[in-house]
Amino acid sequence: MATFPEKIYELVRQIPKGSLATYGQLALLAGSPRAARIVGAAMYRAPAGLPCHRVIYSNGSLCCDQAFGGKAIQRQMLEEEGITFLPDGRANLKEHLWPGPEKAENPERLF
DNA sequence: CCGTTGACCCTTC
DNA sequence: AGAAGGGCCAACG
Repeated sequence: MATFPEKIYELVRQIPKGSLATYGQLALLAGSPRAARIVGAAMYRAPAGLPCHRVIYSNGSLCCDQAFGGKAIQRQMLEEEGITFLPDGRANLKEHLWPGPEKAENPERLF
């Protein structure tokens, strides 16, 4: 059983270029819908080579300033990936959200 | 083993 | 509509 961060790394690594994922989504896919914080903590300890810049808030806003050295930096990187941004300054989650708007593949879910 | 912390998210004022 | 607070779960010391 891989640790939670391990799953998070795998999920983030599977995010295709030009797609965005939220901490809540990763936590949900990891198996803990409420463990969004752990995802963030894992990202903090995430090794290089991980496209953690594709992981943003559920709100569509980017993470704190300390990440990537500034929101502007992350925004720049996302734009390079082909991600579009809204006039509000938020990422266009409705256009690039991953894994998908209704893919919601549930392996077994609870119950 | 128990306590603290954390790149979050959601509800309420 | 904007701001504040609490809750949640897991890793780390």
